[in-house]
Amino acid sequence: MVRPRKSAAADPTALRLENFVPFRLNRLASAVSEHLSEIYRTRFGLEIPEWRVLVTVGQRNDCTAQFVAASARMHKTRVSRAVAALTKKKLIERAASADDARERHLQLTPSGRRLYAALVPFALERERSLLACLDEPQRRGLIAGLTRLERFFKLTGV
Amino acid sequence: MVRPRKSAAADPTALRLENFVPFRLNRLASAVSEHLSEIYRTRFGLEIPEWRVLVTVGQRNDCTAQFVAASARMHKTRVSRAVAALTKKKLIERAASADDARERHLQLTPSGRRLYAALVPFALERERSLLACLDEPQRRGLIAGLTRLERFFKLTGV
DNA sequence: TATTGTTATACTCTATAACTATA
DNA sequence: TATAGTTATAGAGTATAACAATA
Repeated sequence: MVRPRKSAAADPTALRLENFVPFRLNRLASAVSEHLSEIYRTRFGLEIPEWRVLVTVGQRNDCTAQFVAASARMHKTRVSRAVAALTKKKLIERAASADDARERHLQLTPSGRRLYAALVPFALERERSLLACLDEPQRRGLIAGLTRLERFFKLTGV
Repeated sequence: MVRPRKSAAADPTALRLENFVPFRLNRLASAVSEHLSEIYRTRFGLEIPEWRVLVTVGQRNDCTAQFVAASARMHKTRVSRAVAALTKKKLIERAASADDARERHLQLTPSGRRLYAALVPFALERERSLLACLDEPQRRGLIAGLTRLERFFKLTGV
C-alpha cells in the first residue's frame, strides 16, 4: 500500500505525527495500558481502577480513600466505585476510623492479600519484560526522562 | 540535582505505583495530552482528533480517510467525524476520486493551510519546550526508548 | 462479495453535582 | 461551614453495527 515512514528529521519545520513526542507518548501509553488491562481482567478479574486501588492499599495496608485518590491520581468517585467493586469481591474491607467517623480505613482481606501477592510479581515481571527491549543507557534515559517530565508537569510528590 | 525518586528499587518484590513504568507512562501521557488539547482548543478551536487529521492531511496534502486512520491510529468513525467537523469549519475539502468513487481525497482549504502553517511551529515549539527539561543523553535515551517500545508493541510502520 | 466512508446506536469512562454523615 | 465518602446523573469519547455507494 502506501510506503511508510520516513527520512523525517530532514525538515525541522515539518510536523510528522509519527515523530511528534506527545503523540508517540500517548499512543505508547494506550498500547501498554491495553496490554496490561487485558491481563488484569482475564487473569485477575480486575479493572484498572480496581487494580490501582488494590496496589495502593496493599502497599501500605491501611489507608483512606482520600489517600488512594491523591497517590494514584484518581478522582474520589472513581476510587469510591473501585473500592465498592473490590469490597463486593471480598478483596478489601472498610473499617470505621476511631478518630474520624467519616473516614474508612481500607485494608486487604486475606484473599485480597493473596491476590496482591500473586499480582505484584506478575506486574513487575511484565514491566521487566517491557524494559528488557532497552539497553542500559536507554533504560536509564527513559526513566530519567520520565522523571524530569513528571517534575515538569508536577505529577509527583502528591 | 539528579536525585530521582527511588529508594524504591530497594525491595525488588514491592510494587510502588509511583515507580511502576506503565502507570507513570499513562499518567504522563494524559498530562501532556491535557496540556496540549487545552492549547489546541482555546488557541486553534480544534479537538484532538481534528488536530490529528489536520496534521496528517497537511503533511501530504491529499490522502484518503483510510490513510489517516492507519497513520494516525484512529478508528475510521473517529476520522469520519473529525473530517466532518473540519469540513464544517471549512478547513478541509473532500474531493471525489477519479479512480475509485468510494474514496474521497482530503485536502486542506486555503484557510486550513493557513491554520496548519500557524499550528505546526506552535506544536513543535511546545514539544521542544517539553524536551528542553532533559539533557542530551536523557533526550536520546527517551526517544530511543520510545522507539524500542513502539517496535515492541508494533505501533509503527502503519 | 468485499470495501470506503457515513450514520445511528450503545457502551465505557469519568466528572459534576447533590447528598449523608460527620467534624 | 467544611470535609469524607457515596450515589445519581450527565457528558465525553469511542466502538459496534447497520447502511449506502461502489468495486
